[in-house]
Amino acid sequence: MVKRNDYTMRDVARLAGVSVSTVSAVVNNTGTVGPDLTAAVQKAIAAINFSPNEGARGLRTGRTHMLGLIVQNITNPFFVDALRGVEDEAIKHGYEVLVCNSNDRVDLESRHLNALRLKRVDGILLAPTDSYAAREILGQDRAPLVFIDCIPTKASVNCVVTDNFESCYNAVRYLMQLGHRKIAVITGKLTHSTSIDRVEGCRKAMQEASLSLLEETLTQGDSHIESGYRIGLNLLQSPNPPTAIFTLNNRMALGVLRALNELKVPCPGRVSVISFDDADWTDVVSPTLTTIAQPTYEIGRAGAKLLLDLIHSPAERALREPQQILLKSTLCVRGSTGPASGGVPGAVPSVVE
Amino acid sequence: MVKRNDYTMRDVARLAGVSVSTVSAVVNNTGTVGPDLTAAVQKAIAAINFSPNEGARGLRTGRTHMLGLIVQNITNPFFVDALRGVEDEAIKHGYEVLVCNSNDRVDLESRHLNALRLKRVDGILLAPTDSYAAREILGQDRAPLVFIDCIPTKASVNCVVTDNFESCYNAVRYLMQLGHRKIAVITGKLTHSTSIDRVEGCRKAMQEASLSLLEETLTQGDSHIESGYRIGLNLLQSPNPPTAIFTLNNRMALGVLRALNELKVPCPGRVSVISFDDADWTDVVSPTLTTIAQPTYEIGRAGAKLLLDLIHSPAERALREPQQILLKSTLCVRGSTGPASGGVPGAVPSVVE
DNA sequence: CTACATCAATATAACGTTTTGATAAAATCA
DNA sequence: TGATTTTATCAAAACGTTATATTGATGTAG
Repeated sequence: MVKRNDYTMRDVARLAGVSVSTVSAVVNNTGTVGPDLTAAVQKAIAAINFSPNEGARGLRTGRTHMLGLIVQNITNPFFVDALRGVEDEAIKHGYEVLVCNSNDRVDLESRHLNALRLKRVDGILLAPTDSYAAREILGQDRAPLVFIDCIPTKASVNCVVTDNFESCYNAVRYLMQLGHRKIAVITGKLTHSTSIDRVEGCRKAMQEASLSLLEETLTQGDSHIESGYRIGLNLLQSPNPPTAIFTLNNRMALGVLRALNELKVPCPGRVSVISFDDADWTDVVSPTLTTIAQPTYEIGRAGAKLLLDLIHSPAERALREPQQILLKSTLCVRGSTGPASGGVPGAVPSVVE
Repeated sequence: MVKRNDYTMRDVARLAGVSVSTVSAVVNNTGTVGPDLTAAVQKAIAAINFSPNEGARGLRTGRTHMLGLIVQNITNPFFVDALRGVEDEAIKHGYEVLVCNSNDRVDLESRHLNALRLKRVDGILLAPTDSYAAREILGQDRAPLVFIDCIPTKASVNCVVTDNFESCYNAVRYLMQLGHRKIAVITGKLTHSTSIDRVEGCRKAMQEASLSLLEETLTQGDSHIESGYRIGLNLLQSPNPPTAIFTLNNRMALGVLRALNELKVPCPGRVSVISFDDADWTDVVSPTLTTIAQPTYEIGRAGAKLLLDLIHSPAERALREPQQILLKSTLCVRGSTGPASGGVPGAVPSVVE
């Protein structure tokens, strides 16, 4: 008997001596079935261990109870945390989540988008790989869509993101308080709205201090460890190295640390390092790393929540303006940042909001 | 027009002036449709941007083209890598994967198991949270099931796992070559087959060297950072501390390193540390960490492959004995292991197979 | 005692596909 | 030419649910 357990409502009905409609009514407990029949049906269900076919149900009701989540790169712990948030919220409402990894490739992303459409998921959470490319998927009519982390350029969409601009503005001001004047910034791909906003935050802080030298020390990476390593080596070995390096994501910070250790450059003695994104190794690495912690889990949770809202109130959705949720980050000061050589020391707070 | 794009084959048929069956034949290109009608149908499909409803298709064919993946804890990068392997293999065969995080809770695990059953996924990949509890789900008839990483006790099942026994046997022998005699082992939960096998591997190596003192220095953690930290503190502060600590997973190693740094215990000067599981921070932490790297991605990939095999040949499956795939690990020697104080130095290979 | 709600249960028609068997037209053969 | 096969198309019946309309049965009001 290798055969799958594919009992149907018909089997239950036969066994309980009732009609299929009655079984359905019991399963969905509509409350319209008498107590005796209800009992009989439940007994029959238990007897053959029946479970309703969600696919068939979905065909009839138009709801699949599935959410799609497409992330740039599941290798990044940021997205794993977000995934946890999404899943917790989804489960709470009886949804399952289809996880897709676009691996930083826009072609894979749209392939996944298409697969999710075939599957008729009830809604989609998307962390797009390219903010420009993402604009094009906007017009198409598909399931409700919520962007997380990264958003399409110049478009008003439902989304949940960190306040990237302000976070970076504050971080750079913190570095300047420590006396740093030559601050190098390693960005992620500038096709990500996150990178763009973060750079703008840095720029504003610099400009306010009449330091417009940002341009020469701004280098574009690709958010991966390797690029952080490569750029880190370059910066540290340059004739006139920066006194502080700001990496705009956690993977690249790992690369910079690698370069730092390899060249045995004292940190924060000769150069300070600060990074966007916290991680669980930040207090074990040498030196311990000062970071800007995003509310990663919350981004996922809030995103799923917003999406489920949209799903459950399609009427309002049409009317309402897209909702943009902006979350705050936290500056976690650790060992990798210190006064610039010859700079103003100043008090170093341990954790600043 | 907020309405979802829910064109059906009927719409396509009407538009192309053919029957629904013909449309279906074109979509599944059975090759039985003449060139002129094929063209007409394709044109119609493109015109209204039709996409077939996979749910309805699944209802008819009995195949949902979905795989379920249940992992112990998605927070552990090990499972993320496995997930990547699963997804890559799944996509290649036109499957999507439903990811479930049981969060180390056996009740959540079975809840997910049930949800996957409702969804009628074509197969399930399971990294069970408890090897004893996992035995109970064995009898039930559900979709084809493949275990990864961790398996039910005393049961012959389809699975893909690392050769935990041998890996640990070799690791302990390596430590003993360095002159270590007092080796502490921090295990994961002993309800995991992985932990059990790993401990046995250690035990055998110790016994061969007539060192049966393992018992006193064997401590059970729970695979999380915090437990590694706590146990690490205890071990390092004990009156007669070990000269080497072997953590049986990567999260706990992070905890031990934290304890090490906090107490400023020189490593590998006074104590060597080695850990199961590699991670991307192992060469950035201080000291760089010697590890046993599992073929994480491959575990997922091979698991998915085996599962798809089972799905596509249900006839053979009934006959064939369950298939157990055992993968080898790699010892990555880094900075955290060195000769025991007063021990035999010996040559330290950089990477041993 | 008829007429009319109320209620529990059911028969039936969807939902969007695939598949089987039927049909007509075209091609092959004797 | 007439019989037979092949080919291209289609109509209709599933698949397992839910939703709507219908049926009796029971109770209530006039």
